[in-house]
Amino acid sequence: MNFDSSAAHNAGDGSPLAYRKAGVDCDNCPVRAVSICCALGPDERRQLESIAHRTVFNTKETIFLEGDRSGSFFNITSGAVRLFRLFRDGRRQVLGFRMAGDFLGLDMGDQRGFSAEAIEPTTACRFGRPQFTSLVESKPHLLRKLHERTGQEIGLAHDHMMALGQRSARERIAWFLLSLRERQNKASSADVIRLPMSRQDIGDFLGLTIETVSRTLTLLARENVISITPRTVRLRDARRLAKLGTS
Amino acid sequence: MNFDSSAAHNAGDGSPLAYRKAGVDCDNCPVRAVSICCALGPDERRQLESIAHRTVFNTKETIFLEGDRSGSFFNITSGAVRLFRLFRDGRRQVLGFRMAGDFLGLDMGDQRGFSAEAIEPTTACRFGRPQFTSLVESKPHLLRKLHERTGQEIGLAHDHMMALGQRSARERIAWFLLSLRERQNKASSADVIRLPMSRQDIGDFLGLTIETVSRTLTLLARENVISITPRTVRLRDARRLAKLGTS
DNA sequence: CGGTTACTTGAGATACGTCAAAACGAGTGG
DNA sequence: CCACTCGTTTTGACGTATCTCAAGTAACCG
Repeated sequence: MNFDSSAAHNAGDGSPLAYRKAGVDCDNCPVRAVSICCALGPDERRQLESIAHRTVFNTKETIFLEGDRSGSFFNITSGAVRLFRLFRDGRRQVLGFRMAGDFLGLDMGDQRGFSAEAIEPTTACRFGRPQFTSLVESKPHLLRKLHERTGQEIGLAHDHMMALGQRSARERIAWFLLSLRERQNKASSADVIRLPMSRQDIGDFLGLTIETVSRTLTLLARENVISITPRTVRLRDARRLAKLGTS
Repeated sequence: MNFDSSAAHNAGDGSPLAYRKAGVDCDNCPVRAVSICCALGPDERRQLESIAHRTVFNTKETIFLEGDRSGSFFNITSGAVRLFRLFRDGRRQVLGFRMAGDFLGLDMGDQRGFSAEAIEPTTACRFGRPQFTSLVESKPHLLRKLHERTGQEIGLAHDHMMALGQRSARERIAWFLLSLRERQNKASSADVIRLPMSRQDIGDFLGLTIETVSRTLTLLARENVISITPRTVRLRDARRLAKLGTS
């Protein structure tokens, strides 16, 4: 939540290059400009960097498991991560995908509410809980920024619920592709969408089977709405997709 | 999020009766003990009460609409509320139900991300945004409590997504009934569950049609798992229901 | 190049949706 | 107290989107 009306805290940053010189682990993160760090001034940022550990995860490597004690927080700097929960019988719901610039650990308490795995080689800045906690407690800016992020996360969850509860398979796929595109090309609207996740991941995210995902994609391709290449999709008729995928 | 390990802030409250004497609008709220207010000491609480306006909503009355400017926050003191979003074509997803003790307005920014309507006569404490904001900014306890609540809300959303994405109609209904029971009888496990919402609301919450909801309920009744009376359900075989509704 | 995993495609089954009508409950007026 | 109406809930018959099972093809990697 963002308790004052000025949501645009992001302004007032100096050039991103200005922070390159700090001699810490988490240096040269290319995404710092879009991360939580942008809530901070230069010296505060240096403080944050001083407690950051650069971490690397391989494909399929577990970042944390549901039920684990939440001992650290992560700011993803490259790659992609899937968040999920399992039923006892093996069914899996993918709760979301997180990429460069996203923060892991916003969600409350002492225990992780879900598991996280890298779906491709991923780098992140890790913050130990005690250090991060005490930093946050002393920096209202940062707390507010995190709170704002948490609010955005609820918004994402709501979008997801709309898709799962009300949309057809076609519509879900369209929505999924469009929201991926939006995240990947923040500014431009380039028409090539990278799909770092498998069909199974997409299915478990959208509440569909892998077969339905595949079928729906090839159908859209037959209709010249998209074209499919391994691990990417190219948008051919964005308007038509939007007609399906927008509320 | 709860940045320190001591989640149990709720302790250390004096007797709930101690706060009855303050001569303000939002007096004698029976649920104050479970509300955000319990993050505060007596004097802080009095401060909070001094900016609260007791508000009443009739059945079907709109509390706020998606897209509205978020001009206030609510702490529900009795009754029940549905939160929902609409598609352009009229489809509706109910995002959740909120009852006594729940807080409305946790979700971020300047604009409401969804609509809220009373589903039965409802009372709430309303807080104007400016007053509430400035109070929160000066009370780290309160901010932390709100943050914690927001985290819980994400947890609820995840449970909901599990249900929508992975469960059958039967399982969704079972989960729904069980989670309602849990909320209503925090302590005891009385077996009578009140359903203030209509079948349509339940359907739109669970991503099912009204007919499927009805059929599934009557089926469970035929199997002596529950028995149905207007606006209530009685649990006859909680164990069997739990087998369906638990992850 | 062979083995493995991911993806696609097909045919058939089913859970749930749709459409339509009947039963029920609550409120109103005679 | 009964009859009437209106909205909600239940029930039925039928259609279909999606799932399941199974096989085939393509991509990846040593």
